[in-house]
Amino acid sequence: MATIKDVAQAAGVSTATVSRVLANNAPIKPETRERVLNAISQLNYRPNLIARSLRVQKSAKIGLVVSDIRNPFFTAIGRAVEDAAYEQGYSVLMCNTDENPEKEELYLNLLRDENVAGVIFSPTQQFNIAAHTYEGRMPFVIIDRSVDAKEADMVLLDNVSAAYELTAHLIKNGYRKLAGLFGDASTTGQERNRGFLQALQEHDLHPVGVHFVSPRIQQGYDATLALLAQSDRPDAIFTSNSLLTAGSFQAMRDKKVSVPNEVALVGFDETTWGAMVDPPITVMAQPTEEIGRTATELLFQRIQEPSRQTQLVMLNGTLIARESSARRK
Amino acid sequence: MATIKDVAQAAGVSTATVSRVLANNAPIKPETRERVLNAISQLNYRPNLIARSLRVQKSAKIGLVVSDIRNPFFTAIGRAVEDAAYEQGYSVLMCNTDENPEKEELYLNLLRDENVAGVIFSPTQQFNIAAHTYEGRMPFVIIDRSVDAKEADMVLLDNVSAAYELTAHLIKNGYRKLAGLFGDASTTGQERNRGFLQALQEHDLHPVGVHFVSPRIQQGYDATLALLAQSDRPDAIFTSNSLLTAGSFQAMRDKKVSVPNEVALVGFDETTWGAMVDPPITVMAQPTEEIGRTATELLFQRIQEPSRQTQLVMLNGTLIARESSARRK
DNA sequence: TTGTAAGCGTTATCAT
DNA sequence: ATGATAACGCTTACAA
Repeated sequence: MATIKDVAQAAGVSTATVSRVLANNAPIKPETRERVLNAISQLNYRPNLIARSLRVQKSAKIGLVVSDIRNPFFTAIGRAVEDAAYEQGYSVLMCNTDENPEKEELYLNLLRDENVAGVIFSPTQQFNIAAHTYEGRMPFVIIDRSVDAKEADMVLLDNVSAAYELTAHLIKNGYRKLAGLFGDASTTGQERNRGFLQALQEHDLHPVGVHFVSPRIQQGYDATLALLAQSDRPDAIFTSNSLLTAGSFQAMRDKKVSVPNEVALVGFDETTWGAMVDPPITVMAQPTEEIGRTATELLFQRIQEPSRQTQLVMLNGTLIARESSARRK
Repeated sequence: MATIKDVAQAAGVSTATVSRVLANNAPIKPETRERVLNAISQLNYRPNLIARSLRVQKSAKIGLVVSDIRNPFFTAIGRAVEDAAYEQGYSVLMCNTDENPEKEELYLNLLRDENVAGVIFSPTQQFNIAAHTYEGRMPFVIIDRSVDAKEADMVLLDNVSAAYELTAHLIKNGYRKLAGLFGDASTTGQERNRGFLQALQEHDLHPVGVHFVSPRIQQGYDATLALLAQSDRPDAIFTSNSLLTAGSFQAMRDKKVSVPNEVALVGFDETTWGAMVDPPITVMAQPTEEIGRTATELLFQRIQEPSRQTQLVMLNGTLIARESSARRK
């Protein structure tokens, strides 16, 4: 591995000069530059970013820390962040915490030590931002889940409204006995639960079942089985995340429950399969591209101006009505 | 940010002593250790991994470079790698190249500079390993796609056999006019094509259509439309990746082609939705957990013993027969 | 326009 | 058992 020293030697200049040629931020005599450039390609030299980063205490990398990489929502965000960052010459390091606070801690520390310019992050429930900004040296943008903290920018879906709209859609289409499945790992589930209840309340309805479960396919499956076995069986199931939707769908299928005739089903997030299954699933789609882009832009803004006011950007979902919640006959 | 110097000062010792306490690799007087430990927690000191890494020229991180993070196959691998690495105290940095050689270059260089202990990698077509091992300092394990190089360990599916088996299954079930959709971004598509053709040949059959396309949903959709419009319409479509399967499925649905009555459909990789759609899709499932684990283990072995012979581990898929390829009536 | 040298936060060697 | 100090590869005052 050629170092800057080797290049300097080969070009007959000092390392400082090589550094200047690389940074292109100081006057250099053209022929000197020439020599240096030659030596560089001669030796196939590439500057060691880790050394540079140790020296200047920052780098052209950002971290993206998500809670479940198998959730299509997060991979979609990942793509958007990656694209936005790439345009600015930044690389993104993606880390998966599996909703595990220990891994969360591990990766955040890792990223800090990497001198990442900042991180985009979907925290677990009990996350304490202030303890992790490292004296403001590592800016955060929080996505997907709100934390009550003013130390970070946030890009969130208006979960209450979105859940409200999705629920109102069910009610409008004639469903009255609604049950809801919500993720228990984040504020998102709670907020969506709030919107759900609010819509019911406004129509003088009561939920026939509400479960907070771990946001996985299996738990969606199990909870749905429980709902179907109830004496007061729901005529519609609201799920707050696509993994739960999948589990719920599978349970109904296995129990040969006709959707939406016997029980309607709605969920969050557009997925590969939402429109492919029979019946196609009504969903509240999140603008993943926009969330990812906005988060990245916010992060870059804060990197440039660390002291600016933190912002909360609230985005809206769009209802994609499909057959799984068709008007009740 | 407290540094080792601050700790040394606070504890009234030298930085060397602090370092030794941390590394726990030298005899330290118990009471000295006590004082150091106190200072550490007092100052909330955490060693700077980047500095350490610059010094020792390695780190407890591995890179995982995949070509498309939206492909469930790769996210499944990601989870497996992550789990296996975590058990060994390693962190994993995940990077997405989008089949873009430029990004591939970017991330590989980045990871090298990070002094990652090694990388697990699914390369694009034209990848030249030798040029990237950086004098053997950065071990590679190649997954999913073969490259003809002896410089790296590889964990691959036996693609030819898998495709052969999947095709033979179709033939056995009475299908005779087979068409195939293959990814054009990697060797994987070519190998699966080979297995496909081999099975046909053995039964004296000829494909009625073979398309090499970019492995995306949209291209699967378009290619299927083309196949359906042919005068010699296939009675079964073989797809070599789950994104293509999805596109193909959607096209058939939109064209109201009954599966499998009019046209059967089979694909690769088990996904969330494969068993949820109607009809459920027959797939050749890859052992993602095993692939990820094996790759990680191979990498650790090579890290420990850089000069060992490189290995090629060939894994088998398992056929999950479902309704989309049911016996022809 | 260029060079010298200090310093980023560690670890490892060599003394003591 | 502990301390000084050089070194990892780079950038950036400061000098020349």
